[in-house]
Amino acid sequence: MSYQNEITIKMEFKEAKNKFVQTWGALGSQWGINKTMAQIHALLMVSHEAVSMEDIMEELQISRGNASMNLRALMDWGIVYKEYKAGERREFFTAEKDLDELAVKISRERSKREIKPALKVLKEVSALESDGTAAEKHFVDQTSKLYDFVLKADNMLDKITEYKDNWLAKLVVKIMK
Amino acid sequence: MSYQNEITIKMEFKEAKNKFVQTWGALGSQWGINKTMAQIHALLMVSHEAVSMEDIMEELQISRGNASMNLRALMDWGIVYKEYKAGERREFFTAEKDLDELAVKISRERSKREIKPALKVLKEVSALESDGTAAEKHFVDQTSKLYDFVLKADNMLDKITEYKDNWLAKLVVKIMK
DNA sequence: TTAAAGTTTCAAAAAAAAATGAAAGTTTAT
DNA sequence: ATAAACTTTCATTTTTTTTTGAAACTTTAA
Repeated sequence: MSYQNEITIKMEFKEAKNKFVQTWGALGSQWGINKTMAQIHALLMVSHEAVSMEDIMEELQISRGNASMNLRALMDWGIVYKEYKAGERREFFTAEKDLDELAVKISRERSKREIKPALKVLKEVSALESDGTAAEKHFVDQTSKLYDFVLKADNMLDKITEYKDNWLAKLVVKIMK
Repeated sequence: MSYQNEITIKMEFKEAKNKFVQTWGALGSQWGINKTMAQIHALLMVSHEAVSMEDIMEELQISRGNASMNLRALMDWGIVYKEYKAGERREFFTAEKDLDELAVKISRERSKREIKPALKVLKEVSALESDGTAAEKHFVDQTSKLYDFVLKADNMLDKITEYKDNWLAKLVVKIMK
């Protein structure tokens, strides 16, 4: 294989990797996860080896502070880990690569941060003592239904957590029949 | 019941309603749906009767342009409807209040707008002809797995769409056993 | 213990997203 | 056909979110 071909193939790989990282970043922001956080995660997901902060900064063209804060956030979510290499002072990072595990951790985190607090408020407002007007009756009725619905959805996420292995495949089978 | 009490009760209702609208708005933005869009939706969800644009602007303290654009977006999502009242020139708006139907429409829309395009890219990048290095093998492997996973999740959303009635309750039952 | 190597923090800047509002565009009753 | 009543659009402004980068902090090898 010629040197020229080598170069070409490497560039294709880099392009594919970059396309994936960009896409994952865009998808993340549409779902309320910041772009850089999603991009770092994407990068680590497809990296064979643990990556240093320096390399993350270089590949994504971001500042040290940005890299540091988003790595911290990803570690808080439990989907990125620090790794230490013998004889290396620097820290390296790896992503949780098991997709079932990833889904479990993401649902756990979103439930804790967003759904649980919303449920709390729903419970509060649906407890309004209606004065019997149609408007108030409707309000209490709607928010109660919403509370039940969101609670059920949240419980579903909890259950997913318990399954662990391949819950999605099992679920698809169940849902189809 | 005294006038004072009347006032008090009305204020509690207003407060509860406002709290709900604010919370729904905040939850929306955390999930990548703009605050006003989520707030308008929340307002219509708990409103007994169809609401005019004027009233929406008034209640949420937003401009006409903002109200108009977000109502349009909600109608594009298929979760808010226009209503015409006899002898009224103005247009009124109502939300889809059936929560199963609401979930169906939201999943349909997000799948179409966000997941389907991401799947396309995942398919493309996972089709990379690996040159056999560990790095490239890992890349192809990871992105292929991700493609399968996201596809399965997306199919699940499709299936939910077909169920229509009370899919969530049924699903929770299934998942628990 | 120290200084080199690295990481984190956070105030300020930049970028991105959302909201405004006035002008343009529609619709409808007469 | 017209004008009143209402809605939409979009360039500009505002707000919110994200990013930067330099200073402070931490760790570790010698």
